[in-house]
Amino acid sequence: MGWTDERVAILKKLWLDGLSASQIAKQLGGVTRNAVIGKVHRLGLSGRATPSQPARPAFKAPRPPRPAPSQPMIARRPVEQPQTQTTASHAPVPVAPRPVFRMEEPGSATVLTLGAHMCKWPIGDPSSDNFTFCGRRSDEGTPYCLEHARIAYQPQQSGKKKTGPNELARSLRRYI
DNA sequence: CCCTGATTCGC
DNA sequence: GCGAATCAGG
Repeated sequence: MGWTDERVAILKKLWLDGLSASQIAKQLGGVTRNAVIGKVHRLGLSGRATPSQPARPAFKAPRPPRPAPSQPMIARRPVEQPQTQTTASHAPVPVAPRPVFRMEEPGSATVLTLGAHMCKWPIGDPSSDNFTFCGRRSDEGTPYCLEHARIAYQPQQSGKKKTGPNELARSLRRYI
């Protein structure tokens, strides 16, 4: 099963909603959690409000030695130092709050009843049983209805359409 | 042992 | 680009 626009869109949404990779993989079906993680990284979205894992431990084990069963991996690139923030300025780093869902939406379509032209915007807690999709009519190209498509398709396109982060934040704000 | 994401690399 | 294997952890 490949990564269609719809599946990628769902992946993005669920990932940003804080679902684990394995949960997303189970939701999508036909993929493993490794595939989900790999896709997430490829899409460029990796850092989110992780429930577990205290973000960056700053230093990790260099992990040089490996017994090598038959084909030892070679040429491992040396560790890099991120180091973005220079010193402690006055403003603390704002952590974007990403609470749970809270919206009243049509949301009648389930993962089973979801049709080809139905909006695939997730409604409710995706890890619970009452999870549904928006289900309203979606256009031919997009997996979302008009309203949700605006929210879904803001991030980096193929280089041209540069949408300011403010615009994204504004549209997202209506849902938080 | 269950789980989490991160990374590498052959395909 | 994709994802299994493997890693470091909670």
